[in-house]
Amino acid sequence: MTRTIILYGLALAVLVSLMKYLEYQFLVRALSTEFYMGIIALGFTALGIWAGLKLTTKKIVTVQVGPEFVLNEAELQRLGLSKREHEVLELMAQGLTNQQIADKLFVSLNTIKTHSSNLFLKLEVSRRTQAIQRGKELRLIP
Amino acid sequence: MTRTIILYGLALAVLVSLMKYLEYQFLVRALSTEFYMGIIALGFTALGIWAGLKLTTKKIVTVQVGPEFVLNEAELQRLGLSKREHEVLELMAQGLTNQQIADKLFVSLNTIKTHSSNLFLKLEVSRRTQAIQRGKELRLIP
DNA sequence: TCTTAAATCACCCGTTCGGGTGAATTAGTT
DNA sequence: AACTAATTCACCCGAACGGGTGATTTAAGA
Repeated sequence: MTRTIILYGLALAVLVSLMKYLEYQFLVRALSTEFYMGIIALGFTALGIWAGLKLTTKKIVTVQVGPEFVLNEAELQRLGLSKREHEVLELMAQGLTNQQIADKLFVSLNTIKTHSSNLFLKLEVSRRTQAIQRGKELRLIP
Repeated sequence: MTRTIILYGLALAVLVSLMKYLEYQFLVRALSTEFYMGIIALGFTALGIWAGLKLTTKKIVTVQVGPEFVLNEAELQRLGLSKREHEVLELMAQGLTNQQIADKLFVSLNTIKTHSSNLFLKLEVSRRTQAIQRGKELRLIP
């Protein structure tokens, strides 16, 4: 990293010198302004690209190991799980009781019971612990 | 990628316009040449860095490591979980009822209830779903 | 417009669960 | 031999859960 910065500084110095030289040419020989600007723009763009690459190349080596959860939407649809049912499943897996889920979703306990019943039917299970297991293996929940 | 190129083009257009504007100012009001050059150099360096970053194809090597379960024996001991309690936790996580666990371990339902009660105390939870969650996060069960 | 799926809520009933208490047996340690 | 931890079992009670049925409202689609 330090070396990169030093190199960048050197390159900058070279470019600035070139700029000064061109500036001199500009004053003495009356070079085309557009040409002059073009050179400078090109030079610094190139320098920028190069610096940008150098300064980040090492960051790109970031290796992902974590099991990064991706929802299995195909399975969600196949089973026909509704949004609410999916939410309830998720909260169940967090160890909440039906009453706590009801409070969290601002609905009544009976509503949650209905959702969970339908959920169990669709997942073909009969207990919440099984639903959680199933939900995890089907990647419906993290 | 295509969008990046388009964006780059737009940015370039903006910068060129700015350059032209400055050029005009330069001719009319005789701005400091160094100042003018500095602005252009800065602008294009920044543009170059940005373009360099955007255009670089990020080769993120995603290495998927199998979940390979390793029991956390240190935690097992720290919590003082007995063999039976551990077994019960495992079967709970498989979605079995206390009665089913009792049958599988050839003991009475009451015994399993005792084990699960102690288990909950040690895991500091109050429901089996929470116990499962805790057991998984502490790597006591797969 | 008619139909359908989703979401909401209610009541009943039986099962399962969790907490509390108490107790007997066994195996290992001191 | 005394002590301890682990395992086993029992009973009680209230809370939580699951299953079944029925009903209303609302949003979306045919």
